[in-house]
Amino acid sequence: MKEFLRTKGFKMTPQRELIFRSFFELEEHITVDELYDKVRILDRSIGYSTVWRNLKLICKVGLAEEVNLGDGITRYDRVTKVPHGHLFCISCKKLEEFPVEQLVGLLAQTAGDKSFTPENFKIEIQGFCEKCQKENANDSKNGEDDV
Amino acid sequence: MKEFLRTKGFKMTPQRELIFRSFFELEEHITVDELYDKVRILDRSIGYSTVWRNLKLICKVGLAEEVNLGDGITRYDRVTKVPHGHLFCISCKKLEEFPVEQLVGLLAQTAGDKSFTPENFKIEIQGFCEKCQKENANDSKNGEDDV
DNA sequence: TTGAAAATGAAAGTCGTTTTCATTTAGATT
DNA sequence: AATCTAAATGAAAACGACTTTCATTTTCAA
Ligand SMILES: [Mn+2]
Ligand SMILES: [Mn+2]
Ligand SMILES: [Zn+2]
Ligand SMILES: [Zn+2]
Repeated sequence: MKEFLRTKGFKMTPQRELIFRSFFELEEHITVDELYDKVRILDRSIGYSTVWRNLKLICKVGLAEEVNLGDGITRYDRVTKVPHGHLFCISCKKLEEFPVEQLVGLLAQTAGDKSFTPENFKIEIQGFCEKCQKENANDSKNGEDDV
Repeated sequence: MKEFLRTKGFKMTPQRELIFRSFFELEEHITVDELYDKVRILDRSIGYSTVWRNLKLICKVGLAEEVNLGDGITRYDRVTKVPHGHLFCISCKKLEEFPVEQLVGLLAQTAGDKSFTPENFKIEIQGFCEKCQKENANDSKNGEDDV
């Protein structure tokens, strides 16, 4: 890793090492705050902006991508070999992935038809996971009306 | 329109009338700022928050939807009969639409497989429109390197 | 006409993100 | 090992889109 970064002109530091390590051993779709909390456990002196900058760096060198689900919070997603879409539960914010290779094929064609050069495909399904679906059903049996 | 709103418990006002009218006769995917600028031409006294609130209202009554392309700016998109995806040019921010009925079918199935109740499908292709693609090609002939 | 509820405009508040700046550090070069 | 320069860091402030607050005005049903 250190070597990989050096070839790209970046230096290694204890903070960076910790942040990278934590990011890659963690579950996906982490937010800056979440990673900040995690690294702070191991190094109380680390700064928020350092965490933020290093997540940006991880993206810049192509190891992750920002994901925006529309709730105003940026998540960082490790890049994977196979493209995937997201199932995002509006209620509990759970995020599941699913493969989208075929779909991306169709989309690439659509883009081509319009002379558009695609860089990135975003395929998301927002809704309710099984658990939240049931809970919502219960809630609406009681009262749920405020404007 | 006035009648439609009344049945939902909302009142009509001159500002609201102007905002609604402007929104519906305008091209799609407008931002709050853009609509604010537009209505201000006809009524200098109208407030930003009034425009914002009325765009929210248009969404609440089901006539538009918020669209989030990941650039941090919310756009408002009239709801259409047929579901559509977006081609979003990273460079000039141009937004094109394309039909996605088949894709949504596949996605609905994916959701079902995971006992997920979909509310909304988001299908986006980010990249470069034809024009920007060419310009970018030119740019990279010259210099483009800053970290 | 009247009163309650809704709407408005200005201003302030929120909150995630990004930048600034003084200081420290990495690591390449003597 | 000492030196030097660019990169990195942490704290704080700035940014900016969005949202809320609040005093005032307006709508519209009764
Ligand atoms: Mn993912
Ligand atoms: Mn659209
Ligand atoms: Zn859920
Ligand atoms: Zn373009």
